[in-house]
Amino acid sequence: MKSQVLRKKRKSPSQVTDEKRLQEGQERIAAAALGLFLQNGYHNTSVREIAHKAGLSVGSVFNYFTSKEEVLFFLLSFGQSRAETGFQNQRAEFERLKQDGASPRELFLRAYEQYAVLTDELRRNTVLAYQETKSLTLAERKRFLEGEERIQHFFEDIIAYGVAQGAFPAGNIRLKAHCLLVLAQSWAVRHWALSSFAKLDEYLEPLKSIALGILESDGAPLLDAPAHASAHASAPVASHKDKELVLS
Amino acid sequence: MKSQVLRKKRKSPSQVTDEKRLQEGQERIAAAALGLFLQNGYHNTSVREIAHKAGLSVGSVFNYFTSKEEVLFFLLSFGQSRAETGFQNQRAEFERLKQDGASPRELFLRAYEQYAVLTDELRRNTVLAYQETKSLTLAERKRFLEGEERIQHFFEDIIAYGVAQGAFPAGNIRLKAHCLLVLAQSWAVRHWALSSFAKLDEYLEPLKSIALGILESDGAPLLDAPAHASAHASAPVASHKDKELVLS
DNA sequence: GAGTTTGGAATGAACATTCACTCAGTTTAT
DNA sequence: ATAAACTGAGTGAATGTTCATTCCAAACTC
Repeated sequence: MKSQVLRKKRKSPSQVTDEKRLQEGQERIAAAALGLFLQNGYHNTSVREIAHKAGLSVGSVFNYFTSKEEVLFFLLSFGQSRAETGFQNQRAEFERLKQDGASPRELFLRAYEQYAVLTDELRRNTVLAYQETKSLTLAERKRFLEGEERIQHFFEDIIAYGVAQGAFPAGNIRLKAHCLLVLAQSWAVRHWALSSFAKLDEYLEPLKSIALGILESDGAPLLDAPAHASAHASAPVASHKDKELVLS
Repeated sequence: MKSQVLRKKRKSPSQVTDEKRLQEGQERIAAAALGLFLQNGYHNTSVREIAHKAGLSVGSVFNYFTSKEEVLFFLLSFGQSRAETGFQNQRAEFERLKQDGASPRELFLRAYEQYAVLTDELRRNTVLAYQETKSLTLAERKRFLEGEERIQHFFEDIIAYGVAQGAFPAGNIRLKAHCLLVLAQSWAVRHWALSSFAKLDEYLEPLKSIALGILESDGAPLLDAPAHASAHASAPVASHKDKELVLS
């Protein structure tokens, strides 16, 4: 399959006209698909299976979606827009807290907790996003990544506010926001490695503590190491550059 | 390479017998496959394409691998074993540094930098691991995740050493190691979000600074918030529990 | 050293299967 | 009665894998 970009042809938008019915049907199908996608992967899940699990016929699925891939995109952007609207709804609340003189630290913790909770609720969508973004068409992938960037931007704003208030040290804000997002998402993506935490509740507090550690790290803590060992430290780190070319 | 005893039974008698030739061929094919897998995904890459890019015929590919999936496993475990042997090689070096009185902080920074460099070199393998681990058979996936755990354990040891020396505050060591790994891997996995860093060199210093921030975070920085705002803060974080059931 | 044999490696057409998607006809709701 | 929604066998394209055949370099014969 050389040209997956040109594949899409979108003949008719959708066969179901009733708006409400359309949306409900899409959600029902997508919900069925999400479970199957996560269990067997997108490509190992057939439309037949989706249809069966959703209690429909194959043909009906294509009354609600124009392609199997559209189901995937629906799922990915669903999780994303949930997160975005969640933030949007809190914007007013944040402004009020600011006026009330809430510390940037509080503001941040609140936002971060909200994001963590959202990521937990949408855990399966997040995992799917990591695994199957590749399966989207170029245009859709681009759209999806733009959404991710918007979310990251939200955190950048909060951090920048804290820096401006003198609550956090200056530093690479973009990078910090990136790290915070990644750590929250890792609760979903590398869940197998976090089995010691039964529920999000247990994970949340330590995560917030670590998040603050990130926020409060400045850019220059590396220099105050004892000088006597830096001779050793200047030795180059082991590298496999020669072999790297073969497979990487 | 003793562990290859359990390798899948080879059906066809017409195999490549020469050990050296076999290995070279496997690497050539795998190198071609890696590029295609990353560009189009594992399932959207046909064996024909792999063969073509490797300069071979379709049939020849199956003289070197018994299945397409074996190519994937080869790629994933290749990256992993590189990282593991890299650490193994440094073990002696670390012992020496300890005897020399190097601080835990130095020790950690050195190990972390090495891991970051490795992840950078094997960036494409790392991305592939995130995306396609689920395409492995259960047994192979298990084997792969065990390898990941071993690597995480390596960092846990280093952190524990620092805690024992009183250099880092106590805290959830397992969680911290997890976070450190995830952040290093995010350089590969969410590379699109880090485009402001041209090369690893630029990313490395800020990353190390953040890593130290994580290491030095204790478990109790959340309590010293001003009390007056906690009335607001006690309001529940927005949640979509109702809707969540539909799609998650 | 010219001809012959040999066997591992390469080949790619053929095969069997799977799958996304279509559409002509049927059911359902109003 | 009419339109909207549903159905599922059918279609064609694509895929992983196989295997009968070809290739070729080195070993062997005379």
